[in-house]
This record gives sequence, structure tokens and C-alpha cells, in this order.
Amino acid sequence: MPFANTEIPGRFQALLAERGVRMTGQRRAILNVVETAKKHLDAGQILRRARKHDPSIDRSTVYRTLGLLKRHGLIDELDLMHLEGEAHYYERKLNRDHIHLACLRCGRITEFVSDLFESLKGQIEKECGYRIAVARLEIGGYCPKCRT
Amino acid sequence: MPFANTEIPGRFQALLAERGVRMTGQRRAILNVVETAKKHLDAGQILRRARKHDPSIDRSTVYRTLGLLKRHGLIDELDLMHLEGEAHYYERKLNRDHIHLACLRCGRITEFVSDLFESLKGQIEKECGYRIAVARLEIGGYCPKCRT
DNA sequence: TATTCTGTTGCAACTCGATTGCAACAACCT
DNA sequence: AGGTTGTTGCAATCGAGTTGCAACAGAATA
Repeated sequence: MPFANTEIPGRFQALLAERGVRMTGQRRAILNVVETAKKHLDAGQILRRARKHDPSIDRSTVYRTLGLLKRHGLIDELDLMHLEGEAHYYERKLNRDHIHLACLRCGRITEFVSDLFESLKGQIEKECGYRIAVARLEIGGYCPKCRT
Repeated sequence: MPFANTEIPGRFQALLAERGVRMTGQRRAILNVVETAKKHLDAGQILRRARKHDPSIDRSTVYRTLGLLKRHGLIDELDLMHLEGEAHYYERKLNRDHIHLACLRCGRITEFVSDLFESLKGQIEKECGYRIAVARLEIGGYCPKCRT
């Protein structure tokens, strides 16, 4: 997950406070994990990391907190081509949509930003008449090292 | 699901026979459901429809047959933005990739084919060095009737 | 047509990610 | 500090999908 450096530490906490969301130790631990993640994590991985700070945290709290972050538009939920199992992956939402490429052989994830993608979304809004809320382009394929 | 008219009845059965895949009554029933579907169906809906022809068909047979069709590249598996639950949806694979738009209010699904999408895939292959196997663009938004 | 081989099926048990009801608890406001 | 209300841990539960296995049925062979 690139762009980790664009992240202001404690940004999630500040944004949630602004909106009058109650802050707890468990939430702080989970937000911290998601904010500082350098790769896409699933709920189980987030739970394990959060428990290093607070071992009493429960699975359900992780799911509820991820739901909270989703509802507030702070994170995106990804499938990443269901590379392993059916779990969802989470990442901080950024100003710009990006494409996810998943290598079907080695599992490597690459992100890609493209003006063409923005134009395509524009074309779709115009021609289909939809107002786009989320656009998720996920590609499965073979990365430079793995393609034969 | 448009393009239903581009479908030759019994095409799946012919293609599987060509490849030496054993044909059974249960498979025929399931293939028939998938081939004649006018909208995207999930595994449960496919099971219910197939059971109208052969009430003894089991869930596991549906999943195994869908897996067979996936492995042979005859169908695509879609998430459709997880509109209801986490089930997957299936559709016949066509020559041309298309984009799925899901209305987050009324659940309507619209399909869209775009040259720009093809160009975008070309750009991605060139700039990321990936060989693309599957490209899935799913959009959640509000359709002309539902956007306020 | 009968025989055999091998892939397929139904069944039941199970996996795994995710959700929920509820009593205990802890933020936050005053 | 006290009271209100949102949050938590726990355990039970859900629902999609998978698996092991014995019985079975295509399809090739004799």
C-alpha cells in the first residue's frame, strides 16, 4: 500500500471526534493499526495487530469498528480478487481512486492511478446516467516477475 | 443481463463435450439455468431453478458445476458490490469485457461496454507490466431513477 | 448387451468470515 | 462524582461455500 506517507497520524481519530463519535481505547488501537498499515489487511490481521496493544479486544469489536469507518467513508473495503479465501481487505480512503492489480501466482498487489480511469468514470456517468458513489476496478493477472 | 440473444442453446454442453467432460442430467439442468438466465443469479437461485427440472439436485452439485464452468472459462463470477449479502453472482462469459453498475438504492444492474475501458486495460498492461487475466470493474451508485 | 472403470452425486458434517443479543461496562456531559 | 447513552466481550448464530465418503451412473470396452 503506497502513499502511507500521505497519512497524518491520528487523522481518523480527529475526523471521528469532529463528528461526535465516542472514542475508546479499543477503537484507538484499531484505528492505529489501519492508519499505519503498509499493506492491505483483512479483519483477522487487524484483530491480531490490535491485540498487541490491547489483548482483550474481541473480533466483533473489530468488525463493528471497521463498519464505523466504512460508514464514515474513511476506509474502502476490497476483495482483491479473493486471492485467499473470501475475506475482505481494508485500506484508508484516499482523495483519488486507484486500481488494484493482484498477481494470481505470487499474490503481489500493485496499485495504479490513471487519468484514463477518471475519464472512463466520466463517460459512464454521462452515458449511463448513474451518479457514481464507488468505483472499484480489480484486476487479476501475472506480475512482471511471474508472467511467463 | 443483456445479450441473452447472442446465446446458442446448448453451447455450454457442446463446449464441455468437446473437452471430454462427462455430461449428466444434473449438469444439463444447471447449464440450462445459467444459459437461459436473463439476470445475474447467485448459487441459491440457480439451485432453486435447477430443482424445478430435477428436484434431487444438491447444493454441492451446483457449487461443483459452477466451479467446473469457471475453470473452463465459460462463466464469470461477480460480486456486484455485495448488494445483498456476500453471495457471488454468475453470468455467461462473453467475448467482450463489460462494466457492471449496481444501483445502491433499487438494486438495478446495468451493463456497459466501453472502448475507453479497453484502452485503460492496455495502458495498465503497458505501464504496470502485468499480463491481465481478469478485469472486473464494478460501480456502486445511483441509477437515473434513484439519484436525487 | 453386459461389464468395467472412473468421474459424479447426495448427504451430512464442517469451515470460515461475519453478525447479533445481551448484560456489564466506560466515555462524555453537566 | 453521577447519570445517560453508546460501546464492549462473550457466546451463540448465520450463511455461503467446501469436503469426505459411500452409492451411483456415464461412457468406453469387450
